[in-house]
Amino acid sequence: MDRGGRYWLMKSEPEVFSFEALWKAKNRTTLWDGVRNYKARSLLRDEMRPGDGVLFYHSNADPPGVAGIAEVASAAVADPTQFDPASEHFDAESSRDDPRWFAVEVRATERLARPVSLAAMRAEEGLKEMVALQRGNRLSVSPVTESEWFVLRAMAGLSEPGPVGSRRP
DNA sequence: GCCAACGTTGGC
DNA sequence: GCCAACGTTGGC
Repeated sequence: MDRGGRYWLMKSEPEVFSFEALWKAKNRTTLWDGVRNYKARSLLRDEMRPGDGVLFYHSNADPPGVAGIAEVASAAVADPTQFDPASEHFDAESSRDDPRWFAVEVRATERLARPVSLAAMRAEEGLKEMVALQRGNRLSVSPVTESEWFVLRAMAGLSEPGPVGSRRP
């Protein structure tokens, strides 16, 4: 079975962690921890691979929308925050032998000539079926098809190809 | 601040 | 296993 993927949309509230913060981070990389939703967990753990493209989306923002381009920079690891009693993401039910929650590293790769607002995304025919735009969707990580990826890049004023270092089929 | 939509929890 | 109550997400 085609595992799909290769491209993802990941949501972050800019007041918590913005694309600009990722751009300024060491190696433009951060561990995307704190995901506590089982569907998103399964995507992180089972589907995401280093080099996959990431649309970095700002939720609870003004306006909400895609703020930058990133890539998956590591395979999934056990999310360390689940073992840290001081963390708001601590999970007493999880064990190191059988971790419940996972995280991947994410690296910023391209700034956008123009951010792409949610309103613009909703107005774009080529994004009508995008998982992140479906009614009621609250997943912090969701799949993006290759055609959606390139539609979005064009809207953002980026030329092909994808992220530096991305492995094209 | 409001509230629709969804996920999780827990009583039964 | 059902489902009501509750908490969270996230656009507006």
